[in-house]
Amino acid sequence: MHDRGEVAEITKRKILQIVKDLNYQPNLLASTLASKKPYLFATLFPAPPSSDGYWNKPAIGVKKRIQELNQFGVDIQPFTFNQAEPKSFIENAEKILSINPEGIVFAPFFKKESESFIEQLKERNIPFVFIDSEIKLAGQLGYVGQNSYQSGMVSGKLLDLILPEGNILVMHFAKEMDNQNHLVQREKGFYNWFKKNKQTTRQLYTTEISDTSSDIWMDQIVNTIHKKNIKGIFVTNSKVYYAGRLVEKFGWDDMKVIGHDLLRENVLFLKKNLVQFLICQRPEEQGYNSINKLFKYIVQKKGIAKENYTSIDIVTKENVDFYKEF
Amino acid sequence: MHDRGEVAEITKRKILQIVKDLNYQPNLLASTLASKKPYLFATLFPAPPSSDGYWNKPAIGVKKRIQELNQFGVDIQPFTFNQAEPKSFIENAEKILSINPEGIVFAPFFKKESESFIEQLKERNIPFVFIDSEIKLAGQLGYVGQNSYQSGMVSGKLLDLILPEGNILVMHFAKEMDNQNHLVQREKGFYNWFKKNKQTTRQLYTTEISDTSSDIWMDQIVNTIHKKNIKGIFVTNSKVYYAGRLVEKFGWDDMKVIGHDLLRENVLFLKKNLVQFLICQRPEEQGYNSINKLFKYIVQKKGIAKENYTSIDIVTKENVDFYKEF
DNA sequence: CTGAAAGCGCTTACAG
DNA sequence: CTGAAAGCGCTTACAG
Repeated sequence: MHDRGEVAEITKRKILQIVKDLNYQPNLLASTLASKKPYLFATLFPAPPSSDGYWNKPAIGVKKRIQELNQFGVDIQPFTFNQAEPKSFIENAEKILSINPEGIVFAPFFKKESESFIEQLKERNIPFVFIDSEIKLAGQLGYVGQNSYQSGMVSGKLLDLILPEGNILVMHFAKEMDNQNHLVQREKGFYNWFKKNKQTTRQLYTTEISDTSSDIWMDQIVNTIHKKNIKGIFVTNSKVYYAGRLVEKFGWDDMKVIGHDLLRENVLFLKKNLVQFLICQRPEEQGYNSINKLFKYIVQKKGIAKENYTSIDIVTKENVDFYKEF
Repeated sequence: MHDRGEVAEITKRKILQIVKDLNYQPNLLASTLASKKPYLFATLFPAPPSSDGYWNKPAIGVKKRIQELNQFGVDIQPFTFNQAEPKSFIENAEKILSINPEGIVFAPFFKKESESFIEQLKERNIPFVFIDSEIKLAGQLGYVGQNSYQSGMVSGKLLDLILPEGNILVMHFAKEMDNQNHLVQREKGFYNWFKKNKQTTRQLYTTEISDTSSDIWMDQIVNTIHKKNIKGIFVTNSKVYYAGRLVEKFGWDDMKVIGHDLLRENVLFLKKNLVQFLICQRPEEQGYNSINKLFKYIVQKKGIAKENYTSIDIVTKENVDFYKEF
C-alpha cells in the first residue's frame, strides 16, 4: 500500500482490491499522531502600507486556518515584498527557498520574477498556490481569487442600472498600470458590458491618476466631469474614497459611484450614500482557502479544485455589516 | 485537570498553574483517537417538496461538514417534517429524543411546537442550534441564518435605485403567512427602507397569493399592475419565478423584479434579464456552519459565537456563477 | 528486503 | 479513591 519495497505484482493487486472492497480510509488522526512530521508552509504577499491596508486581510485568514491546523503539525512562515520593488520579491523568494517549506502561497505580482521563482519551485517539487492574481498553466496547485473581468461586468451592469442618464468616468488610481493586470481586466469587463448590452447611448471615458500626493489631479477631473456630463464614476480599485471625497466636496447630488473593497474609509462613504456600491472579494476567506488547499493536498493527500474563484460580492450600505466579520 | 476525584485544593491550584505556565493545549487528535467516543448529531429541517427545493441545500452543507468530521467520530441522523403539519414536527422531535444525540440543529418553524421541544432538550442537557429562523433567548447554542429585516432593506434600496419612476408591488407567495415570520420581516424591512430614505414619491402595494395551483391568481395581479402603474415587483421568497413568468408572458419591458434564492428557474429568469436581482443566503454554508458550531462546542469544547448572520448576497446575471458552487 | 516492536498523546477500564 | 497499564490506528526505526 505504501509502495515501500518489492512486492509481487499479483499480491499487490490483491491487497489493493481488498482495500477497495472494504473501502478502507486511513485514519488521518492516527497517521499524523504517529508520524509527528512537521509541515512548514510559507506565504509571500505584498507588504501592506499600513495596518488598514488590503494585504493584512488575506494574512488574517491564513493565520486562522494555520491555528486550526496546528494539531496536524502545520506551521507558517510569512514573507512580504515591496510592491514597488521587484528586487524585494526576488530576495524574499530566495529566503523562502532557504527554509525549504512543504508548500507555498504567493501573489504572482511581478510576472517575470514570479516565473523564475516558479521554475525553482518546480525543480524542488514544492507545490504552490496563487492568490489574488494568477498566471495560467504555470503548474500551480490552484488559484484562489477573483475573476477580474467578470467583476468589471458586474460594475458595468450596476452603474448602468442605477443611472437614468449621463455619461461615465472610469478612474484608475495606480502608479504603474503595467503591473496591475487586475485593473486592466476590470476595465475591460466594464467596457464590454456596455458593448454587449447597450446600443451605446452613453459615453464612457477613462482616466489614470498616478500621483495623489497633492490635490493637483482634482482640477482636471472636475473639469472633465462638468464638460462631459459625467453622472457615474467607476473606480477600478480600493481607492474609491478619493472619488467619495470629490463628490462630498462638490456636493454632486446625483453622482453615482462604484468602487472596490471594504476599506474603512470606503465604508464610511458607503454609509453616507456618497458611494452606492462596493465590489468585494472576501480577502480573509481567500487566505483561509489558500492554506486549506495546501493542507488538503500535502497533508491529507486529497485532490483539490484547480480554480477557486471567489464570489464577486455586491455590497451596499444596507448589507455591509454582514461582510465585515470573518 | 479532569476533575476526576478528590485532590487537595492546593495541589489542584498548583497543577493548574503549571498547565497555564506551559500553555498546555491537549492534543485533540490523541484525545479523540484514544477515547473512540462516537458523537451523534441530529438535524430537523422541513422536508423539501422536490430535489430542487430549498431545504436540500442546508442538508448538503451538513453532509459535507459531517464527512470532514468523520475522523473525529462524528455522525449525523437527519430528520424532516412536513411544513404544513405541526404534528409531523412533534413526531420527529420525539424520534430525535429517542436516539439521544449529543447535539441538534433545527429550524424552529412552528413556534409553539419548537418551544416544547426546547423544554425537553434543556431537561436532557442537549445543546441545540437554530438554523434559518430563530427564537430569541431560548437557550440555544447559537443561530445560523439571515437577518430578514435587513434583507428587506437591501431589496428596498435596490429596487428604488434601479427604478426611474413608477410604483411597486410586494408579492407574498405563501400558504399561511402566520407561520412565515421571515416573509413578514422582509416586507417590514422593505417598507421601512422607503419610510427612512424617501419622501414617499412612490406608492407601495402588497398582495398575498396563497394558491397557485391554477392560473386564476394572475388576472387580479395583472389588473393591479396596469391600474396602479406598477414598475417594480418584490417577491418576498423563492417563488419569484412566478413573477418572471408573468413578465415574460406580457412582455413588460421596463418592469424590474427582485426576489430570493438561487432556484434553477429563478436563475433562468435572471439570465434572461427578466429578473434583475436575487437576494441569497448561502444555505449550504449555513448547514455547514451549524454543524461546525456543534462540533466546536461539543467535541472541541471551545466557545462559539452566539449569532452567525449569513451575508445578504446580491446576485445578478453577471456574478451568479460564483454563487452556485459550494 | 521486510516483519514486528516501539511509540505518538491521549482515555478508560482495572487492579490494588 | 487513584496509579499505572492497555490500547486507539497509525509510522518509523530497527532487527533479523
